[in-house]
Amino acid sequence: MTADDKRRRILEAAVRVFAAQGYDASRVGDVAKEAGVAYGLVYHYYESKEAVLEAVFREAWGRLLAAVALAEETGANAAEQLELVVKIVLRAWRDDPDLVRLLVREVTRNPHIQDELDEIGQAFASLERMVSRGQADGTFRAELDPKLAAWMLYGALEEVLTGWVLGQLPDDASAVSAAERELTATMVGGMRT
Amino acid sequence: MTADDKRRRILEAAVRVFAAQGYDASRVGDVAKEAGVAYGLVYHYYESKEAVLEAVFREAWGRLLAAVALAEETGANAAEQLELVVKIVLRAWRDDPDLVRLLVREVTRNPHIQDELDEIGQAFASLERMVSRGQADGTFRAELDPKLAAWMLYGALEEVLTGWVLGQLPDDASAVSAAERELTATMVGGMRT
Amino acid sequence: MTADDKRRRILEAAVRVFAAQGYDASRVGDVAKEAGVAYGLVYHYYESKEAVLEAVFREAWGRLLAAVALAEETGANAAEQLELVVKIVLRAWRDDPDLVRLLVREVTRNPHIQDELDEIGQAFASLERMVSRGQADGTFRAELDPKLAAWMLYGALEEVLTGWVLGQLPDDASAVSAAERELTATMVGGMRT
Amino acid sequence: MTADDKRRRILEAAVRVFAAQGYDASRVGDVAKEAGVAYGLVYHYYESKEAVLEAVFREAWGRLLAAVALAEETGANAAEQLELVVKIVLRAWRDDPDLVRLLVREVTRNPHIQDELDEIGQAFASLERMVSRGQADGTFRAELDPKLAAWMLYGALEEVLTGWVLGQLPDDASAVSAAERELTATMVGGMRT
DNA sequence: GATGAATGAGATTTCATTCAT
DNA sequence: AATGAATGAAATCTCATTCAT
Repeated sequence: MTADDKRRRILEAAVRVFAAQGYDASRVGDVAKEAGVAYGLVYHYYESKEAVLEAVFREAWGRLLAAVALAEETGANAAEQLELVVKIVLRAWRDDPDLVRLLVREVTRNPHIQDELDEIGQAFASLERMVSRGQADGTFRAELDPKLAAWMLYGALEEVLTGWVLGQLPDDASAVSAAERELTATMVGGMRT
Repeated sequence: MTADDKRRRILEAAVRVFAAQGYDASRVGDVAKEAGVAYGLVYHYYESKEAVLEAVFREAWGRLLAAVALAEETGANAAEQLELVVKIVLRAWRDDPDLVRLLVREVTRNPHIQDELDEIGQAFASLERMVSRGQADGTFRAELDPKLAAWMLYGALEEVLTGWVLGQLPDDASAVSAAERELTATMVGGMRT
Repeated sequence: MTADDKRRRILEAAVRVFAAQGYDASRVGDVAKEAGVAYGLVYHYYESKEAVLEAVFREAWGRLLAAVALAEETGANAAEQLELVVKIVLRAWRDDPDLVRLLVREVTRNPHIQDELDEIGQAFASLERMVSRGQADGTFRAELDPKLAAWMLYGALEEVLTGWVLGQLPDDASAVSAAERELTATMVGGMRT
Repeated sequence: MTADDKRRRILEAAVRVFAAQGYDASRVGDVAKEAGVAYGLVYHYYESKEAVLEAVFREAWGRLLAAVALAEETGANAAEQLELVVKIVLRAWRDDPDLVRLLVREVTRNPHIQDELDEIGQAFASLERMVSRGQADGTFRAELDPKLAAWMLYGALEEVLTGWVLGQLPDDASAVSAAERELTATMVGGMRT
């Protein structure tokens, strides 16, 4: 096994452990045990417990950002682009629920994480651009503030994920595709002229 | 100063401290110092640090719930009721931003809290009833799941508050009223047939 | 027992433990156990392990400084003043060998301790003044640099203490008074014209 | 580069690192990095971190001891021999201040080291013999204990070095030769009848 | 010989909670 | 009711040493 494999194993173990117990309640030793490595190795690869969390965030948001950027390139028009974003985000839950659970739980709680991650800002900027484009071509209401719209959309998305995370909303396959449809219909529909 | 005054001062200090530093990072001593009382007095009035958080939640949600219930009684129809809820929640920010900051950061994230507070569930149930009523009278789309709609609405609201909390969205008086209008237009509008 | 008693007991325990094992090899728990208090109480009174060492130094040097200042006032002439200093320092060994052992072992090793303790500088300045005075009245050689002389005297004193600390020099009562005589005869004698 | 070169580079790096940070605060990795070799290589050549310190001492004292032995052979009489020793020790500072800094800081303080290094004892024995010889030929006071005299001399010397190490005493060329003269005048002069 | 990843015991420090006054 | 000293379990982090390659 290469050294980078170990680094990756630690990161993936951290996602599982932090997701299951929350960041604060997780001990570094839990992460090491879950990764199947010695305690000290976590500190060989990462400066501190918080640096592990940051690395998780950085990568997760990196992936999400790539997906959103793809949506921005691929989508024919603003509405379709936003629809793609909704799909991408909601399907992330299906693909890696632990990671989503972690992001949902901790991002809001660690304010200084946010300062360091401009990937978050870039994702929001991308959403804003989509809304603006929709206003330019007359699809969306002109008086809507694109920044506010981006935050509302993100909030609705995140809360549906939270509902799934907390087991308060059904998250079987059909519920997930229904949520996709209804989120698009409501949020994108609500922006239309 | 009466005993109840001290109890209240501790509670209000806790709101400020938890809001500023987050619950986990706050020490009991910080709360005591902020309240201007002796360390041990916090334990005289509350069982534990977590009991303080719980008391804060209970009271805050109580107030919010009362407001939502009032909206349900007062509003002429579903759309108007939801509009009132949006107003109430967003204005809570203006009235007590620290409390809102605390709720936003901790409520959906602290699993322990949720078990004990079915008030949260009641607020969501109230929102659900409003959506259902709107579907019954043909205002809202029939295929919309009321529960999902309630979560989306709450998420959009919460995220706008978060934007204000983090200083990422403008929160002057005119921005707040614009947000009120646009949130209603988008979310309630998006639910319409 | 008053709170300050406990603080003092911790300080005195620290002197014994640091003297016996050396600062680096001593654990905070050893100090607590020696003082007969709980682990955390050390941190109730002192910021850190190093702060304890600093407090010991500050007090010990304070006492020494006071003694040297007294010698400066009391002594009839420069030679007599220096003789008094030799006596004071060597007798500190008899009175509190652990404290002397600690000072001898650690002062040179913790360079940044020295920055914080200008008491050390004051003691040296006092010695310098004595030498200068002796030069002024023709007792000591004029070409001797008073600062250098102060350092030489201190070094010879400290080394005799070290010999005692390490058990390499005899330290029974008669050896101690012989050392007093010979140190004075050699060092003060060596400065004379 | 030969294997012995590497061994030597590690030793010289250790002198610099231990001198700069102190032995306890120095990490094995610091020494390896300073030497420009791999972490593990330090352990290839030396049993442990302490073995490195020991090797440094052994060599340094070996050199010093040789110099003192030379002084004992070369010097015409006791006073001249001691004068030579003073010169040798003080000039070691000019030649390798890091090494001197390290010896000054650690040698008399690390109890473990002393047991293993009887070279230290030999150097002191050599000084004692010189003093005794001086007493035998009537140069030095008969009542002076040769062992105590050796320790005093060493202490005065060491302290002047310490003053230079700490930057508290001037150590330019003229100050160094003045110190040589004055140390001899005071210490050796003080022993005379 | 040379490398640096891997190990884990052990240290400091934190802080919720208890308790004597 | 009110105080704040006292407790000690539990966490993070360090780093000398080992070992596979």
